[in-house]
Amino acid sequence: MRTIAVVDGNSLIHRAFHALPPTMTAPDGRPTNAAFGFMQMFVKMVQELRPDVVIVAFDKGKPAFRLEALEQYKVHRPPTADELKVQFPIVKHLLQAMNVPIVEIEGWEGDDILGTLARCGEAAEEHVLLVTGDRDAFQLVSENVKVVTTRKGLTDIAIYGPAEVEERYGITPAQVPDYLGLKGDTSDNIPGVPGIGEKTAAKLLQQYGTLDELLARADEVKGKVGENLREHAGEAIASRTVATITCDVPLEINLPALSFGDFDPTLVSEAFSELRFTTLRDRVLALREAPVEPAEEEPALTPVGCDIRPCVFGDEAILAARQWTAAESWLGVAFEEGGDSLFAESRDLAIAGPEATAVVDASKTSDVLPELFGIAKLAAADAKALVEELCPADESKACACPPERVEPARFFDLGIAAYLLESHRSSYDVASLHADYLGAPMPEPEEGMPYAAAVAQAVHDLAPDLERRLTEDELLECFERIEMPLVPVLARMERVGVGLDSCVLSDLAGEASERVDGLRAQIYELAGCEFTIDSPKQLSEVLFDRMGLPPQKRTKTGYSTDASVLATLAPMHPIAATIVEYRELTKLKSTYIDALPRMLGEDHRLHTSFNQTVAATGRLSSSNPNLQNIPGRTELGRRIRAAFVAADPGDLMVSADYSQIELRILAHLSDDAGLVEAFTSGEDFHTATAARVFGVDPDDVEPGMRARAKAVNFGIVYGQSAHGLADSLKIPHAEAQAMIDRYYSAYPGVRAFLDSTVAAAHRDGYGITMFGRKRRIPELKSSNYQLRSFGERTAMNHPMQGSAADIMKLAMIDVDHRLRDDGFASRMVLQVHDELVFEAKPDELERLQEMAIDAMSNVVELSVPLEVCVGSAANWAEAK
DNA sequence: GGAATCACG
DNA sequence: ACGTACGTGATTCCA
Repeated sequence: MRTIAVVDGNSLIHRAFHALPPTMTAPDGRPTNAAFGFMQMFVKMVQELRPDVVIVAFDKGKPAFRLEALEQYKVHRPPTADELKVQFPIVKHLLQAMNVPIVEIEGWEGDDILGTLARCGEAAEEHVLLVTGDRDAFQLVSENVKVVTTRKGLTDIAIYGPAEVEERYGITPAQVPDYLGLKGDTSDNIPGVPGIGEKTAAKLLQQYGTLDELLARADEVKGKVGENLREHAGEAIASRTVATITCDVPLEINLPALSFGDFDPTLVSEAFSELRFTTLRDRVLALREAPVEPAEEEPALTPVGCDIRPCVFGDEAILAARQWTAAESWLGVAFEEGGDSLFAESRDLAIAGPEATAVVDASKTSDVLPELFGIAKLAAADAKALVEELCPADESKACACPPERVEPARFFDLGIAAYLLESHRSSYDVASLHADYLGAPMPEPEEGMPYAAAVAQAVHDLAPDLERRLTEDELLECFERIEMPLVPVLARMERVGVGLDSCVLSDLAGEASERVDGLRAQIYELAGCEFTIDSPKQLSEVLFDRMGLPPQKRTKTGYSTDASVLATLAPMHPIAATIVEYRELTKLKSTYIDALPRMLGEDHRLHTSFNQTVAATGRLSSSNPNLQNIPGRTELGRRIRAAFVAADPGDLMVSADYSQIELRILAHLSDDAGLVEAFTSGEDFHTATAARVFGVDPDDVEPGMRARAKAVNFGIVYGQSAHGLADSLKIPHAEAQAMIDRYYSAYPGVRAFLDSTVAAAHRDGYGITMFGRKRRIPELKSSNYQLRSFGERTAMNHPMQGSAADIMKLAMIDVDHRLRDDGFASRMVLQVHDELVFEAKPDELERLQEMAIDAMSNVVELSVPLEVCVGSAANWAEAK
């Protein structure tokens, strides 16, 4: 007895489409979330249930009897979203590659095919599994026919036999059409009888057996239910008709001839790789029948040119590498795994040329690498690590890498290249890039080869491919002018680190502990019980259940207890303010006061990682530790920030930040005369906005008006919405809308620019910055209002946030070069999006400040000045 | 490992 | 009829 799985393709694709966010796309921009989800379910099903045969059925039109019933009720489903429609061919293509038969019959829906095949299977004494998300299929269940459906998520599978159906619904499979006729099914647009839900429908059928019997004796049923039953008997019958699955669709299929797993791995590999379904591809390949001659199948999986190439070692390796530098192509370089990149011992270095890979012994790395940097075109998976290797461990020379060694055209970072191509990739790992861009798994090193040899080879092979793609997408300039030159700058900043006075923090820790203890006791007292304050779940129980305070908003799991909720509760009960203070204190203590001193390096400084491939807008991010979110807004926050000091006593911290850079960019891009005027008038910017928006003289702008204008300015940067503004200002929706309207009439050029920006993003599928950095925005294609609106806000925000990031990066490159060219001993230590932080020698202070202002404000010429504010002090808090 | 929260721009 | 401001990372609790 074989097991035959019949999949309802439409049902599963729909389910997958709604279960997954629409952010997944193929390299050509087609959405793939539904195809991915479908395949995920498919593979999971095959893995768990191991069917001998798998058939997928699709709708092709609708049977006449159902159409008539549907028309009678004027029931129409919303048209299938375009981004879902285009995924049907994708799924079918994948199924064809897997040699899975697809059954579509003109004038029939998928579940009718399921029904027909179920009866065929029964007749042939086979075991049939019907894979679907629709409940109608439960009517087909019998001893040898089971329904497989997904529970939570996509891959949690439930199997329903007759017993399970009865247990779950309280009716037999045969009663399912009657049941649906009574209860209806919103997902299938079956109306049913008003007022009859799951419980009532099951109860009535248990009592009367069938719908016909029930309707015949409808006058026995009391109350509203009986009334509805009599009144809507027609709907019930029609609903049942719609919900009844046909089991005799004319179809010809030779079941005995079929068997799953008989497919060409090369075709499957190509079809899945093309969509970047790497993991799925491997899982599907693993499902294949064991090949008769495994040896002869192997080469098909590995396209020509992806085999591991030979390695050379010792002196020969160095000679070979030198020779290759003459070649025009990129050399791939990689370090052997292991060791600490910051205070590292040397590691073996692999250098991949076109035909072989040189493996340089760790003891020679420090000689060979600088030499190569001078003469070769080097590509690496992590160029920053490579450059850090070049920075001498001797601190006095930490800034010593000469710029010519890392001249952009001779330098290629794979991850950053892929980031410019797709700033939302989940992984920039060489193996994943190799799989996605070259369509084949990364080669594995042979016995006796270091892993680095395989990485170097992959890097070598990927670099020209990525370079070509960058050129095609007009991203090469951004890559060569901004991203690559920034790599050594970040390497130096990471290596230099920033000073931290842990004494300041240990004092704070003591103070904070005492205060936290006091607050905790106070909270217990006010609540009348002890609980885990840090647990939002327990806190919500205490506030809203025990104490009876009114919940304000919901989260996915319950009532929210966030800061805005507590602010609303504050006038009602003193516990709210106490919790706010407790939260602030514990947050700052655990995240900064306690954690930062533990992160100090051997040189007693903090060394963050500046990540260049994380933020989709082009900003940097900082981690381990994150030094871009050091507190500074509250009093305690500023005391933490004051622990950031220069290393040498007497040296100073210098901060230089762009003022309103994003709105200045907006003024430039929109060329709105009013906005440009607001930046050139010399007036405070938010005050100038308030004057224009409220139509008063700048001198008459009251603090409240300025605060509102400021909020609107923020809103503009985030992609204005009335709701967001209303929320932030705690004013009615209509009032917020009125302010936005006034803003747009005051600055008509801004509205025109934002409208055209959104339109361009809809047309192109991406937003773009002043320097050509793109961000794909697949949400724009969504039929879901919420997601599409999100996409539109992103489209408005990207040119501002992204161009600001571009400008800051260019400024950093210039500042870094001037620091070294002009012989500064001062050093750039941090970047916080619109701010640069330096450690300065006192005798260089003035020159440094002038240089920073000059470099930052002149890095690009806009139609408004780029204003830079500088300050200096013994610590970061006071330098602002 | 996800959800909630909150630190920063 | 529906509900969100844009971009990050770290910590905590809890299934």
